[in-house]
Amino acid sequence: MPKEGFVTSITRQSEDFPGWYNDVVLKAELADYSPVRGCMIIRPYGYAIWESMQAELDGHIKRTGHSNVYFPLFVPKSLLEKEAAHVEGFNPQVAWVTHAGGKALDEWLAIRPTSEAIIADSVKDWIQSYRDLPLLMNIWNNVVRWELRTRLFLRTTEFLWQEAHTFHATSEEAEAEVATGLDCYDKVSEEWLAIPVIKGRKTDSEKFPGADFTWCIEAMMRDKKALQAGTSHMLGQNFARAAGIEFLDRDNVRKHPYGTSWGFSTRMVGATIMTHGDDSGLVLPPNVAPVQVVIVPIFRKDEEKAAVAEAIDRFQAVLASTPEGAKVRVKVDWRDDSPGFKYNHWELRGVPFRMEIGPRDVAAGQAMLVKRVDRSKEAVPLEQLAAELPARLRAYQAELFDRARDFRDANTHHVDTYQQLKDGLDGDGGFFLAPWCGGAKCERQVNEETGATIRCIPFDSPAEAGKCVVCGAASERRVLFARAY
RNA sequence: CGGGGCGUGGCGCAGCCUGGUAGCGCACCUGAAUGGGGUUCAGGAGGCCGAGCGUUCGAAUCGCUCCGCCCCGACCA
Repeated sequence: MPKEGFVTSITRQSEDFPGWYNDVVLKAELADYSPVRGCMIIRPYGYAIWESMQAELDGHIKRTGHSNVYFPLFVPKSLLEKEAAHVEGFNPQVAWVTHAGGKALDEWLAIRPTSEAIIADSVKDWIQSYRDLPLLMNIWNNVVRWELRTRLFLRTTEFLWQEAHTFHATSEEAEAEVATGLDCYDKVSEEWLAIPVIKGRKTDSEKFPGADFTWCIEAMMRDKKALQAGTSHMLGQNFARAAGIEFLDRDNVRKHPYGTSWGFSTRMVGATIMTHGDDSGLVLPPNVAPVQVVIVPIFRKDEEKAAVAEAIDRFQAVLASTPEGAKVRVKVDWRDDSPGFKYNHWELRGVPFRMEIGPRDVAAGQAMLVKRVDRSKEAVPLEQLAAELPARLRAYQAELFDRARDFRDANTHHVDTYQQLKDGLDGDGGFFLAPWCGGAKCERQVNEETGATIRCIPFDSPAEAGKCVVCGAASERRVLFARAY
């Protein structure tokens, strides 16, 4: 329980969710503010979490046939401006380099807000024939978007991400690729981060500037607000046409290839925090937890310390004797602090399991095993624990996912009138599935009057005749309304 | 850009009204005891009081100007 008077005490979620989030990020030492407004410093513990999801996603990207590449940080102004909708969408957020080498530049350089423009220009010479397609690339990089309001991990001026960029001979192939990208995100979110997501399509007003359409995954945070967790865009021929990319197809006709792009960012670290965390701090899914099991030795005298150390060594040796067990990330906390201090320290950092081993446990050949998520405590024989630990971590991972999914489902409601929607948003909040006519005007009205947006048109939303909650016109299916980050 | 608030050791704050050589809690270092839910005690290190100008014998404190940050609004994925 958080106590007052300690530097590491954190705001309660129920009291002030954004305050809780900030406390956790700073006090669990995930990140820090930087001298540059809106930018963040990612500290070792936070970067380790990012690296874990990065490695997992990179595996999915490579298995689906994409190769990692690199393109420059700077985008010449003329290139960024080639695709009309793209410039219009990004211009307000672009940071420009106007001087270099002590002189004003002839042509300004944008610090990439995303790389569609420079990639489209660069690959036009690589694509001559349908045989050069598909071209499947991915970049891990940093981008800069000048934001008015920033939040650590969730929206920072500079952020780290991955952007996949692909080119295809046909529209059908490109559309299948949009699905491939979204599927990678779905898997990483649900299987690695234990964050249940809703897959769907963005409305036209929410789609990527320069895209024909955008697909996304949306997740519910513990304050019941929505967070866009990844987007996959069908770029059609827009960028290819703007950059003059052409290939000669089988039928001997010159055509523009179809493009896609999809991105997943450090925002997902924030999503992980806000999906699982509680009043004691982080609750990390074992897959991403830099430390999966922390061992807290308890002793008074030197003899006791030696006996405890020996028991820990033996436990670790047994654990390391199986391939699965050897991969478990264990940390033994020998620091000269009280056990209680260490419990709080590691709970704040979200370590899934804590093992307490003291003289009484050594005598009984056991350890006290405490689960972070519910603080349940259990005495387990050491040998048995070493054998079971990998399975227990898997079960813990599944438990977090189920818990998050149940929470989301319990806070997702069907509403049929505008009044119900407003009452719901102003009441307990959550996700609201409601009929919508498809009109941008009704969409805007809801946003202006309630602050909620259409998060997506869920793929699993069945065909259902209804009346738009705003204008009453015919609706074919329900869409997802929520207040969002 | 409009409204409100705040800048004092790493963090959180007091001191300012009523000028007089900077203090507290946490964190940090040393030592001893302690150790199963934030452990004590003792000793210690650390501050151009956001910046500049002014008033004054003397400014963290009073005045003016500037800079920065936070919250709300506006804007924005």
